[in-house]
Amino acid sequence: MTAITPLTRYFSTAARQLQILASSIRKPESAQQIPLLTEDLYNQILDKYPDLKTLKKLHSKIFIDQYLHSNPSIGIKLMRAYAACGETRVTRHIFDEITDKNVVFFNVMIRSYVNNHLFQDALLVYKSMSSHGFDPDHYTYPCVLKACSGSENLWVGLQIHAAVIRVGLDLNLFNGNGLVAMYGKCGCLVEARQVLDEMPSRDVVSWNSMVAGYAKNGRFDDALEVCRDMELLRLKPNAGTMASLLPAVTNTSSDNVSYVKEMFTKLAKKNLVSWNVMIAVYVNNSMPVEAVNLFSQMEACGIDPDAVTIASVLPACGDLSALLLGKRIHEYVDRKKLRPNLLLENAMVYMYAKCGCLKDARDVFDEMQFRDVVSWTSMISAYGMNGQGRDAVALFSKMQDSGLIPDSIAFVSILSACSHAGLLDEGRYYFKSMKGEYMIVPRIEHFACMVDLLGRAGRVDEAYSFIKQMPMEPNERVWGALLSACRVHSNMTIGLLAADHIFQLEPEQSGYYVLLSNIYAKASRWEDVATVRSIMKSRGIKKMPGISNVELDDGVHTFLAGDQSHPQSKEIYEELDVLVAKMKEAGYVPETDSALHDVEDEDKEFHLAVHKAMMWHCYLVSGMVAEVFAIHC
DNA sequence: CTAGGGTTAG
Repeated sequence: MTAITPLTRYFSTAARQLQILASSIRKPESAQQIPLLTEDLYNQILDKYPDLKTLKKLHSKIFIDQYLHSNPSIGIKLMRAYAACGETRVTRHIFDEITDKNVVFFNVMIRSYVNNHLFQDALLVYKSMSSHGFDPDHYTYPCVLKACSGSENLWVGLQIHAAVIRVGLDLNLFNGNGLVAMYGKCGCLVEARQVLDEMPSRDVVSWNSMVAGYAKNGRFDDALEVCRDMELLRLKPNAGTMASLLPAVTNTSSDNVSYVKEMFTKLAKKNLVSWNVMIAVYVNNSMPVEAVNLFSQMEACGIDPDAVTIASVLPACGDLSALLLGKRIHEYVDRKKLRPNLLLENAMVYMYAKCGCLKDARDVFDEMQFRDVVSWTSMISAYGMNGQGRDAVALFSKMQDSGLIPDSIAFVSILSACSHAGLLDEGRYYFKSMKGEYMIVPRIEHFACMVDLLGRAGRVDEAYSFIKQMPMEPNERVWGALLSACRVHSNMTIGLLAADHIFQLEPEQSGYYVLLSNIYAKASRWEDVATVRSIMKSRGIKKMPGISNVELDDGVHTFLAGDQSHPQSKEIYEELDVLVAKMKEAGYVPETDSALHDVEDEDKEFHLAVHKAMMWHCYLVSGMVAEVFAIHC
């Protein structure tokens, strides 16, 4: 390289050559006209991680072969770029072609395998190093430790730890971090902590690895405590801390969610991952409104959502029936060419299913190149939750024909599809085949589905006998399914039995208490009614009012039954009176004939009806007929 | 060449 070449001229030449290259890519027939590229230019292009097409064109230039042997960095970058495209076979081919390797080639090869989750191959390359006369270095060990973490291979992990100590690298920051992560992932939290404590110096990654270890192994309080310890040491948690913490903050307390939210707010630099994690935290804590609104905020900040963002936020759209947003995201996915992506497509099927758009769900499902059990399960439950039990059954058979083995959750979805559609025999058949053919031990969810199936079909006595022969203690869901069946089929005797069991179990959910209070009132067991109320009061369980979400242009709005907080509340309710009159005119009769119906406050039922009417009105006015069927209360 | 994030039921 000539030292006097002005930098600007150098770059403009490079830019021009890049342009020529780019134009030749657009016109494949002129590929032969690619000009000679300098080594530096190859380096520059490869550093930008080109897509596979560009990469192959570059690679096919004969000149690269001479560079491959004269300039090791070209070979390394080419390997790296192929690995980034998931082409580990090509990476390996280049690796094998290089005759005079150095240790970096081995490191890059190992890392390529690790990044593509081929942990076994990574470890094989590592083990082959000595026979080629190379010693692993301080770059090799973190990579192979990651291979152990990824495959939870404690056995090799321990051997590597021994090797790391032998060569005196155990005090190295990166190796220490790798060891903490490896032990953490393998469930050896004491060892992870010990390595961490003995490290002469630690960085954020060290602490994050420890957080991840605790979080992955269910030690949620410990994970949070490590975060607090970090802050006490004046180390600022970052996006990685949030990501590591994620498993610990699913279905967690609102305090913990606030803690993460605060961590997010205080981040010095928010990146894509931090937004994604915060959205995932909301989604995993049943806070879809917050998730969707944060997603909008993210877009407003000009951050491009990636496939992970989309896969996280789509279920929230589904839970809110936010179809407009869901469709907009669908367009974004197509524009950004984010498909095929299994997790994202699965989430999209779920979103459309929850929005009541069976056809759209099915279209996405049919367009998928690869489908796993989750994909099929999503589509099966799509039919199930929309009452199309027969279609669910047909699809379940198709899944079996395709050679996939249904898992425990797949059976929950088909059982619930059968119960909602009254397919008694089919449900019984699947329950049997789950145990007999697939050796899946039924869990309490499956028993709850069966009770629901029998109960809805009117076999209340049978459902009760079924509960009595369960191998485990029935929970409130099982009894709740029975109680609902009794309510529908007016079976007071068994209903009271079910109620007494729920009463004893003191569930967290308010819905059960409402059912309890109703049946006790019906049976004139007023002292029990009073006890139910006092339990609810003492445990701070509030009756959940009917909630609906309406998606307007500027976000998701939550409405409560009887809500008067809206500034135009008066006008809305006046409009509703008109609507309700129309509904009654059209033959609407509020549900009051059930033997176990809530006798206490019927105007609440009215509110609910009014509330639904309001939603229907909103959707019908905007021509969104499908949404009318997707209203959740 | 060095960590970390996503999907399915009720």
